[in-house]
Amino acid sequence: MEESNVIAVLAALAQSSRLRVFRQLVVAGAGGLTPGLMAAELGLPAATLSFHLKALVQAGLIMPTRDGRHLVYRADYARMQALLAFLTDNCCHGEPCMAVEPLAGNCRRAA
Amino acid sequence: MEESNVIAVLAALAQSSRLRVFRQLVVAGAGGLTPGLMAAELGLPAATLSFHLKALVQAGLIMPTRDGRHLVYRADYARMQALLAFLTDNCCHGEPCMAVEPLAGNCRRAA
DNA sequence: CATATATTTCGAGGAAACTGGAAATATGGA
DNA sequence: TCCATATTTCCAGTTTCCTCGAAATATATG
Repeated sequence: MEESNVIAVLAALAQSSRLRVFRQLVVAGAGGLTPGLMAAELGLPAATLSFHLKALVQAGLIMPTRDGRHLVYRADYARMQALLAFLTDNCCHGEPCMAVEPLAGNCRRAA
Repeated sequence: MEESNVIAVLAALAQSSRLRVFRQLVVAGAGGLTPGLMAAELGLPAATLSFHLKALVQAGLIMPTRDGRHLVYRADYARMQALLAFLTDNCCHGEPCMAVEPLAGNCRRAA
C-alpha cells in the first residue's frame, strides 16, 4: 500500500461516526448492512451517514452492492489487513520493536 | 486503549507531514531527533513542524525531553503497539479475519 | 403510470485543521 | 550581562471537514 493510500485509510478511520460504521460492518461480516439499518442503529441522519459511507468507500475500506431497492455495504478486510501490514512494517523498520512486547497472535485469536 | 484515544492516534498519523515525522523518529530509535534536524530533513518551516510535533505529543505518539538548548523527540513504540493491538482486535472481532491471510510475523521480522 | 421506500446529492453554515511569518521564550556561551 | 541559537507560541488567512435539511435519483409494487 502506498503512503497516500495509508493516509486516506487512516483519515477515514479517524472519525468517530466512521469508525463506528466500519466496526459495525466488520462485525456484520459477509452479510453486510444497509444504510437504513446502520442509520437506525447509530442514530445518524441518512444524509450524514451517506457522507461518511462515501468517505469509507473512497478509502477502499467498504464496498456497496445493490440488492433491489437496498444497497448493501460490506467491509473490505483485505484493505484493513494491508493497513496493518504497512503500520507493522514501518513500526518495526530498523530494529526498535524488540523493546516492546510482540504484537503477533491478536489476529489469530478468533481462529 | 479507549476509542477516543484510538481516534486521536489515527488522526495524528493521517497527515503526511506528521506521518513522515513519526517515521523519522521510529527510524531514529532511542537517540531521538531535534526539531532542527527534522525540519532540515523534511524541508518544513519551524513553526509548521512545531505545530505537528504538538499534535503527535498530544496523541501520545512521541515525547520530548530537553537536552540543554535542544529538545529531543522520541517515538513511543508502546503507543504504536497499542494502536495495532486495538485495530487487530477489532478487525478480528467476530470471525472474519480467517478469510484473509494471517497478519502475524511482520513485527518479528527484525528480531 | 402513480406512489412509496431507500438512498444519495446538493447546498449552506459552522467548526476544525494546516500553513507560515513574526514575536516571545529558553538556554548556553562570551 | 549581552548576544546567538533553538524552539515555541501567537495570529491570520486559507482550506478542508462535519452536519443535516431539502431536493433529486433509483427501484419496487399496485
